[in-house]
Amino acid sequence: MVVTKRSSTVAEQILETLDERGFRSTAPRRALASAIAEQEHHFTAEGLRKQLPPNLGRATVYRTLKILVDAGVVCRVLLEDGDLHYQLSHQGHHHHLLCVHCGSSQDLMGCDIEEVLVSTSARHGFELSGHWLEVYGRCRTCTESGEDPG
Amino acid sequence: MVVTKRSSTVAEQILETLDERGFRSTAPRRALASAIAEQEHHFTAEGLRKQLPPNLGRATVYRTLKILVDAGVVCRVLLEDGDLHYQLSHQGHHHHLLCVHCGSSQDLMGCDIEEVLVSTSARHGFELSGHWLEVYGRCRTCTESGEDPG
DNA sequence: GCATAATTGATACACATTATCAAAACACTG
DNA sequence: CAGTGTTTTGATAATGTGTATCAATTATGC
Repeated sequence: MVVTKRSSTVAEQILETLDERGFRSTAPRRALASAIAEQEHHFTAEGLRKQLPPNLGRATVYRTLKILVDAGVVCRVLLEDGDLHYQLSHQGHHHHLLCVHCGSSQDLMGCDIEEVLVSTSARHGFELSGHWLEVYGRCRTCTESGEDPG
Repeated sequence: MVVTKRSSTVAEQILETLDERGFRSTAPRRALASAIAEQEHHFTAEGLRKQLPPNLGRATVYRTLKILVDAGVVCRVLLEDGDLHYQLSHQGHHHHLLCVHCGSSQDLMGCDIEEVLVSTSARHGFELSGHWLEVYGRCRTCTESGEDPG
């Protein structure tokens, strides 16, 4: 995410965003913020839950994730098979380059497709208001390691 | 879907595709083919089921939909809120223009974004293998009717 | 018609997510 | 720091979407 906050760690930034939106700082939310900050790749709500103390309720995980998605701190990524996962997000509109080999994800800011979409849509009489794009492939590391695809 | 079959109706084309793939023509599948052919917009498996005789089992609906998705007759569309629906599909790679007002969907063949994506991805050291794009907005009809958005 | 293999539907299961609601935690006040 | 009102929580139940199982049924080729 964009570092525009005074605090240093990602977890602290998440909590600050919650605070700015009028949500209280609670022990479960602090635990969640830390766990989310530690995720290397995209994750599921249940996967996250398994990394948290078992007394932290399922509903709390889902509720907090929803708040964070609304706040733009976390975004959803669509995997190639249709599964929806979560991941830490840059603020604002962006897309993901998802490595189908190692599962890593790069954010793609300032992409050029918007203008192409606007004109293409206009040709169909379509007034564009938004889009969802996910790009799948192999990241540099996986390409260079030369391992077999899949 | 692409009309390359001898038969005239969409339902018949669906059944022919099944036949070509070695699947038998059965009463449940004929009912499903008709129902799918009649869908105006994208639909869910459960929504489809509600339009079918109640003795047609749930599993059959899901099984048949899966076969049809694999066959390319039906494709999945991602709604803006992350819901996955189904709809009749053109064969091959294409994208959808989804009207957020009336729920209609236009297929977008031969879009120009592929080359943009390839070069953009390459700049990130990314070897592109696929992408998923959904475009949201208002269709011509809804734009011209001038109704309030939403 | 008969044999064989595919298909079906009932049921149970699985998984992700939301709704409910009483109890607990928080933040503010005096 | 006790009192109070609001938020938040976690247990539980419910929902939605889809898959696995499997005996009974149905197509299809002979």
